[in-house]
Amino acid sequence: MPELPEVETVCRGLSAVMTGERLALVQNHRANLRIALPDGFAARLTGRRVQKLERRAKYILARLDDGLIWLIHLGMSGRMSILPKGHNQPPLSKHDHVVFEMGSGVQVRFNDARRFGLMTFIEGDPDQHPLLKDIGPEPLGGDFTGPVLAAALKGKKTPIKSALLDQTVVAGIGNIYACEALYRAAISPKRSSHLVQGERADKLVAAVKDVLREAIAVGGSTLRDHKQPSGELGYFQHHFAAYDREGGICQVCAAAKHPKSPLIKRMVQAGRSTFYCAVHQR
DNA sequence: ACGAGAACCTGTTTGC
DNA sequence: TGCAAACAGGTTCTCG
Repeated sequence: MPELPEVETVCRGLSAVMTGERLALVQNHRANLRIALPDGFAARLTGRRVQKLERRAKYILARLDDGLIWLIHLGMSGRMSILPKGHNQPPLSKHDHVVFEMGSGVQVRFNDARRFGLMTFIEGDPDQHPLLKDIGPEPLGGDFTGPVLAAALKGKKTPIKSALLDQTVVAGIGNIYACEALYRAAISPKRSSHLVQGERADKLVAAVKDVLREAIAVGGSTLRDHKQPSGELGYFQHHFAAYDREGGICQVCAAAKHPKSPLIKRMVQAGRSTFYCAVHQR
């Protein structure tokens, strides 16, 4: 489900109720997520105070007061929900795999129907952890520039759409924002990666940053699973120009008064749907 | 070494 | 209506 903007939204939501709070009670109702929960998962978290929550790529890292890092990935369908303090908590639903009770009385539930998500612990430097060590630059950071992207794409023959999904090229982009960024940058998703250099790379970097910032500002995109931890939906799906808009008119071409008024097309690349305009994306 | 495709798992939508 | 196939925001393994 979640790409960078959705994970960022979840991270901020959790941060509001977890930062500085103690994990008073942790219960896991199902241990076989994508990676089995580590031995003693609940026991190692219980009693710990959460010092800080941060996002890296599509991961959430929670720093605990004993130095341990609690690593969370939401996979495709993972969701965190916050239930305010109260005695009328709704019953656990089928895929509520882990429940966290904070010292404040607030409850946080991790729900993940498809179980592609994971939770584990990192001891020591998170940048050296196998799940994180090969991940590329954060797209919203100063390290992600046109020349940096161009260098990462040099010699790559895979289509640029697939390269954007490659977390070693750039962190946090998934299927929605890869489509949207290419659409905005007017680059064909089929274009061979090594041909995205110079000005094209600059343009793509700018498009990636813009679309991610805009999406974060409205709480990410809700297609089916994503909710902000508060329960509120994301709203960026209303701003999609390409993703999930097969057959819709291309607004870029319409604005340019293109005589053919082209429609958004859908194709499959590396097993994932790509939505694009075959006219203005070259 | 690289890239494409399958696999992981469940739920929902689409098509015959 | 009913059932099967296709599809879904991700990652990782296998195979050619």
